[in-house]
Amino acid sequence: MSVHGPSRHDLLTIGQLADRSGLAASALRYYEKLGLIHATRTTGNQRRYTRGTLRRIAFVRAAQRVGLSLDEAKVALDRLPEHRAPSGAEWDGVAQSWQSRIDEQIAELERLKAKLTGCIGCGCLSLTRCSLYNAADRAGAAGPGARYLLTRDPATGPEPSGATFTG
Amino acid sequence: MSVHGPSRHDLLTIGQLADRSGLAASALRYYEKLGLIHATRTTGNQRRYTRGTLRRIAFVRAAQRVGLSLDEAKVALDRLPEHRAPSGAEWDGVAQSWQSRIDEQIAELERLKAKLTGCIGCGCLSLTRCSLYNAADRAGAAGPGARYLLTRDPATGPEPSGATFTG
DNA sequence: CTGCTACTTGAAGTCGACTTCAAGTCAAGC
DNA sequence: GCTTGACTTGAAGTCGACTTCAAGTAGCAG
Repeated sequence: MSVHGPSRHDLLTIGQLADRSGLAASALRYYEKLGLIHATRTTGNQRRYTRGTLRRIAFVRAAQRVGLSLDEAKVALDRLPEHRAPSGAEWDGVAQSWQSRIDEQIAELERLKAKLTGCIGCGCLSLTRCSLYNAADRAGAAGPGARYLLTRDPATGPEPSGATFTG
Repeated sequence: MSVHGPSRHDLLTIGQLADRSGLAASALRYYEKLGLIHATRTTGNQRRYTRGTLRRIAFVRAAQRVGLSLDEAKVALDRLPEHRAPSGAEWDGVAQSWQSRIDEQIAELERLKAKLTGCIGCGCLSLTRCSLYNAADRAGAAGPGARYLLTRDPATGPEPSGATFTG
């Protein structure tokens, strides 16, 4: 693997891996069941992990951060080489797709934030103008009022008469 | 509630509320069981909702967006007045705390993004420098190498000998 | 009144990501 | 060689947020 391959002292027990990864041992067994990580066994059937496993785990945790399920993480992980470092191009593809996921998530949060700011200003007193209200009334909010939808789905329909924000 | 109070035509059936809120009727019943929304009943025991319910739902969905559970959303919702519009100050408190939650979430995504960018550059070839690796090795990454942790938890411990990113 | 769809209920099921449990085995220090 | 703590297994449990189901009732058009 590296200069002289993994010696016996490069192998981690599940407890050590749990400590270093911050995951519970039970979670590591679960990851193994899903095929996200692999272990060799001692003669007594106990798991031993190489250090590379830490990087696989890091990859999986980062994947979760960008909104992937463990199954999706496995797909991405399976496309990277198992026993050597990924090439720049290999890594690039993964990283790029994650970047855009992250950007989307940030953009969505920014939109929500803008809506919230608007609501502070309006005090949610106006039914036709409150963006939080309009966000919920997917089918209802149309007509002349402003429509700032929280969701991506477009909406059409009749606009009801005014009311106040009743908690 | 507004000019002449809610007339019979201001009352929505659960199906209408489902259509307009984008939630399934089953979800609305679930929300009611949790005390997030309330309904009056017809003589035949069917639910009827006022328009204000749409705003309560909007509030809940927005709360979910900023990472609150439904129970937490209920707490926030219960602090807003039930039958009148919230004052600027009342709304302000809620909105402000959500703003900071959103800002935190954005900041965290930005950090992850920066890490990913760094990894594209390094190709994950260096164990001591790869931030994704160090992110997982919470207890292990110390010594002279750079440590960019993905998580908030600080970490200390010995730094092992080099290796490459084995998928 | 008929027929139809929308509605009612409580209980049970689902999904993802794990955790907990029970009963037994391994590894290592003294 | 004994003790202690870390490890093994499969099965079942948990949690949040709902959905699905079955069997029955309401509301309304014609």
